[in-house]
Amino acid sequence: MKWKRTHSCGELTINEVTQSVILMGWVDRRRDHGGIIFIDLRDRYGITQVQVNPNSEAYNEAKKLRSEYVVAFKGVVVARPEGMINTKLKTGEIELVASEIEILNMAATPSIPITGEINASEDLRLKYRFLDLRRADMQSNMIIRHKTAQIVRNYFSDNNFLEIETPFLMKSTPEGARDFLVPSRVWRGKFYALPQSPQTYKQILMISGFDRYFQIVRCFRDEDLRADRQPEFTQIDVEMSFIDEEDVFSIMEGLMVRVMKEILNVEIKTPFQRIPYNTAMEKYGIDRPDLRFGLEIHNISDIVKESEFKVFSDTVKAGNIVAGICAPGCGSFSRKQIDDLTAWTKEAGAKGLVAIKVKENDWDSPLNKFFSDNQRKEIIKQFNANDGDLFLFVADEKNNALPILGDLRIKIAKQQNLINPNLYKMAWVVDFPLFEYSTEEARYVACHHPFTSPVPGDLDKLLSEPEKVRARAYDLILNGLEIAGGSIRISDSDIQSKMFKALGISDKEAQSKFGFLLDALKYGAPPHGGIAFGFDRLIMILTGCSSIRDVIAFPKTASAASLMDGAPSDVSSEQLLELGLKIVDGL
RNA sequence: GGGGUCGUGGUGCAGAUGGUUAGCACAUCGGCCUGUCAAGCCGAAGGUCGCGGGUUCAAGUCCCGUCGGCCCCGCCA
Repeated sequence: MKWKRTHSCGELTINEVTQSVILMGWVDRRRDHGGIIFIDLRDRYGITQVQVNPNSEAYNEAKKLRSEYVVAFKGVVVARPEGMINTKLKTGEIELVASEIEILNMAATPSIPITGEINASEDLRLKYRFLDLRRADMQSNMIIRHKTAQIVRNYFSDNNFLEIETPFLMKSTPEGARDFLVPSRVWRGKFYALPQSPQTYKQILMISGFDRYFQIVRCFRDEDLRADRQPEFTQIDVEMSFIDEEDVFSIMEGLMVRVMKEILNVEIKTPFQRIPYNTAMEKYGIDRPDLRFGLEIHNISDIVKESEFKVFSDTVKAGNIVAGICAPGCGSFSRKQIDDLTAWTKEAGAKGLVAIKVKENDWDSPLNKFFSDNQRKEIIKQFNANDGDLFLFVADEKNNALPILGDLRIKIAKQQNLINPNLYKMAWVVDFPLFEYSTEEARYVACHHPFTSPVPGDLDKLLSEPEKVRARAYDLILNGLEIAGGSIRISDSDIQSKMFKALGISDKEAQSKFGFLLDALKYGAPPHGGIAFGFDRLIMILTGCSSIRDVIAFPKTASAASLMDGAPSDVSSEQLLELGLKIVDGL
């Protein structure tokens, strides 16, 4: 490399005209006119057009340039002639007239296009990630990710939080997701686990008096992947002492306001809406409702209980529910459209779907005769339905009907374009149940995690009626995605022991798995609680991506493989031997 | 573990009902060309149709299996 770079490819403007500069970058495009050659030189800051004239010393070398060659140009910045300004480029008012050139490296023809829109298939993008990451939109995603991380760090630091690192090699925990295990060479036959989250460590830090902690930290869960789930992902992990829910909410709301303002220039109002878990389920059929549109679910069980329509009345009398949504303007749906919706609903597990059109402030349906005038009017009133709307009712067990209606609500909203993509609707979902029953494990499991504090008033039901115990847990939701979740923790070792008991974890097991935490809780644990943000999901929303793979530099495929480097891979028998491991086939 | 979908020159795609030289665009290479910015014009090269098996006189096309990408269910405290 003969020279020192003086400017990036994104910064030269009309102000630098007549200056002699040196640019370095990649050949984005070349346009060889036989005489004059134009090179679009690219780096992460932008693109600058370089002009090489036949009388230039650089000309013969410039002839050899191809896509993605790495090259340095020395030259003079000139204003582009009248009518030649490229408004699409930041640097479009000027160009560099090259006097000298140094080809820093040649490049094989790229296997995926780097310029223009993405049209390469994702497996190729992942295999050639080094090329994919050169593309402008991926560079932009990484920049937004970086900026957000900086905002987070500054925000927490400004608010007296300390970033403290916690181990990646930790003890395997019995609760929650499947652990990634790491065999120990020193302790042959024993294993570390990669953290599913730094949960226990951050609680220990509170007990140690660190008061306010945060960390932007990698977490690992060995579960199957999704568009928004990777086996390793990043959390903004937060924990605070001497606080209650409201303190966590206001700190986090402050962070979200700052991130949304600085990254998207969107003003977010605080405090965020609070939605009890039960309300969310009843109105939206899901614990992370998309609040950008209405279409709420209404329970009409009480109204239809005494109707002549057996499907509804019998359902209610059997202790189940009839509920539905009112799809605005969908009264014009054809028979086929309604049949398709019905088929979809059955596919989702419902017994059926009852569709009723609204016309002239009454129902327009063969089912009219089964309902009294009052019942029909009452339902129209409850939904505030208008002419041309379409009721969609499901009669089923509550736990079945509501989620299906929740899915239907989203489906209709998408189909009818009811979702404003420029809206950012955040809310706290609160009052989660502490437990849910796992039929698979035949025991109660923690909805959040086993360190979540029960609501004090429900403590007496912990062992007698666990399903009725509420948790001091909360989720932050944004546009139908859960972006953060947390709780006030148990800071009393007796309650923590009871919690393990309720979860069917024996004293012995609790002691062996979490003894250190139970122990620590006895040595003066402050009241504490916290939250963890899904950092990747947050970046996904901020960048408008539909997969977290696009906001992670080196992600895994749906089958948890890295196509670029070929992980996971076989290891040598020596490596296995050293760890005391043996691969058993056919299990 | 289950379901859906895709796999055709380097890349993105087209190839009804099986039928003989597998087509298009972009990229690549060569030629022409001094103001383009998705440069243009002319020409060339480039394909075991993911892999394996089967049906058939004949398979990119039909069947079975398998591998891989993506989406979803289960799973993800």
